[in-house]
Amino acid sequence: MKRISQRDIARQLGINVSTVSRALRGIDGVSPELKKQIEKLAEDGGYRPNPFAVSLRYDTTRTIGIVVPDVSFNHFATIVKRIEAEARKNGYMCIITDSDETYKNEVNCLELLTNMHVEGIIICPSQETTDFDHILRLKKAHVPVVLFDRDPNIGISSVIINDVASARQVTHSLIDSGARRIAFLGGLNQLKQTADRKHGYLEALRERGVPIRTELVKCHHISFNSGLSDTLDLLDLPEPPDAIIASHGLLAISALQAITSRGLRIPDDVAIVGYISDWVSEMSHPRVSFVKQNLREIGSKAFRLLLDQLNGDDSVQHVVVNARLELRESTRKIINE
Amino acid sequence: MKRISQRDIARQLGINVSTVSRALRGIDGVSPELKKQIEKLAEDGGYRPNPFAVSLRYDTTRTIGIVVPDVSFNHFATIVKRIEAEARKNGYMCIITDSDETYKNEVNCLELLTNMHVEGIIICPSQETTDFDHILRLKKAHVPVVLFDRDPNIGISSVIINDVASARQVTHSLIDSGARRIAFLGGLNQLKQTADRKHGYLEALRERGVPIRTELVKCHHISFNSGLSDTLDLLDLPEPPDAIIASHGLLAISALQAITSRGLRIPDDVAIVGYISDWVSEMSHPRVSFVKQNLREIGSKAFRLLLDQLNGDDSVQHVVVNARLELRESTRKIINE
DNA sequence: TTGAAAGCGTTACCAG
DNA sequence: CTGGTAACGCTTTCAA
Repeated sequence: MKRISQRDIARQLGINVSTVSRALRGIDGVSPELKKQIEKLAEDGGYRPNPFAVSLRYDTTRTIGIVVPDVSFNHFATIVKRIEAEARKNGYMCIITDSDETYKNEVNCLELLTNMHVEGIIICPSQETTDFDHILRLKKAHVPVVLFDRDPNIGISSVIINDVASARQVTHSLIDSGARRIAFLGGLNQLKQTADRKHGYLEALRERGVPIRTELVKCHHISFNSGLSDTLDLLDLPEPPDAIIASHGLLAISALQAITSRGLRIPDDVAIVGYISDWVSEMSHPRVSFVKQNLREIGSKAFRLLLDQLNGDDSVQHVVVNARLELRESTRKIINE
Repeated sequence: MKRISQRDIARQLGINVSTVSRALRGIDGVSPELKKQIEKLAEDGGYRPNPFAVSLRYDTTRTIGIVVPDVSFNHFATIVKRIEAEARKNGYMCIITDSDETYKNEVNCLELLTNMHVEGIIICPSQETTDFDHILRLKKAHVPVVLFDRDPNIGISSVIINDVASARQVTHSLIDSGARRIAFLGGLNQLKQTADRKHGYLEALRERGVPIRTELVKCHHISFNSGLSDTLDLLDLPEPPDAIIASHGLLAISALQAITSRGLRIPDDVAIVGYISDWVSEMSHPRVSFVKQNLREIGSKAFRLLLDQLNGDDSVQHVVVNARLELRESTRKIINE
């Protein structure tokens, strides 16, 4: 792809590049006739400014980096798509990287992004990550950073949903519909997102005076298989749960599978609520009641926070996007006594 | 993010940049001691070559562009993820763009990518696209291009699945399991992918001597709503179908919804087979029999074809990734007479 | 073994 | 209104 340059145009017209540069950017000081000629040649030659030369000149890349645990997961893909759209609207390109939920890859992603001289980074840490030095290092190097979806509380701006409150609402709703043995399926405890949701769950139990059963709380690695075996274990208990809260999409899906594989009826034998996307809920059967998250808002807010930092605002902001329970067929109607 | 440059290192050591450049790239002609010093300073200063300067110098960007109709759709996200991984392995960066299934955005995406001086482009055309000039223009400008998933047959290398044969296999299977009124849900007829799958479907009907009913063929815009209303129309026929083939993921999901919303049993009242991903099938209930596509193979083959072109091979190649029917609970067992 | 200088495409500054 | 030139960071060629 051989592109025409300003120099080429200048040569053809026997003039200087600087004049071409001015004309092409509509800066005063070029005679209208000459400007016309230059524009015509540029048009005909399909002139496009070389973004690398411009970057070099201005020492600014107009590029931001994104790190997600898994783009092929609808949840993240939707958020990324929105960040991308907002970034483009503001003249930024995105480099999207995928940590595959591992710490090692996450470090590599950041390495790649800093090598590319991105001006800022929006990241959702992997579930494995417990050491956040690699992220804090960016901050120290004055690279704008925004966390989303998972916020380990390390003094960096973030956008998350109301984890505690939403879990509390879910638990209340289940209790009010008659459930008494409510199980909680989470990620590893190190994940603050899991900790918070579990906190909301426990709080709600206490508030309603429902006894807390530790055997009903399963917090392991987030994966289909671990969700499956955890749920089967729950169902095999002498006193199995009458409701399950799945704090992650994968866990919800695997729980659903486990329940139907045991031939149990939803919600009659076991109710289920998950942190899943509208789309996944629509597809499930019976449709799973879910915590509705405004993913696009998370995306645009995250970019907005980054933009603030790019524009020199170095305050640490925490945005909480409100998520609330949407009832579908996987939970019983609330019982009025 | 102020990065240290070769010049900075040179200045600190009172030497010339060219020496630094050679040392850092391990080119002979630098004394071991000096090299050590340079490497130490580079290490300490966190030196990273400025990719923009390198690109400018070499007139090569090591960047490719990807255009998909919708990244938030699992199918595309999975393919893109693989392309990205393969590209990185080969030293290329990816710029991912999203046409949102519209022609207008698709043109914008290509514009953006050419502005970025990408060295090649991997694209799945939007379902709206009927005029392929914008893609052919790339080809004429000698930009390597590879199509995937949808191939309008315009003389450009591509990776697709065996559309005709897979649809034929699906139809045969349904007929053999007792279905006689098999409906076909497709995208617009202009989409060759739809045309091919429909072709396989009709061929199979003819081969088995099952009469073709035009009222059972619904080919419209691919969207949840259109799939929903088409399926409802089918179910409202005086003689409704006893099986439905959904040639796209969205159509399969909407058909599933429509069927259950009518309280019909799957597969007893209506069987269903869809072109959906393993993941979506796992999640559906009853699990939908599907045409299993090796998405990661599509991704890596697509990149491979692009790489061939990047390396100067200008032959047009068409790769067909074999997809085959996977039976689940949404179709009846085959009847042995 | 090292240095000096040119050049990639662009913009900014100063002269004319 | 236009031209010349330096500069961004890096590599390459030629000279010392």
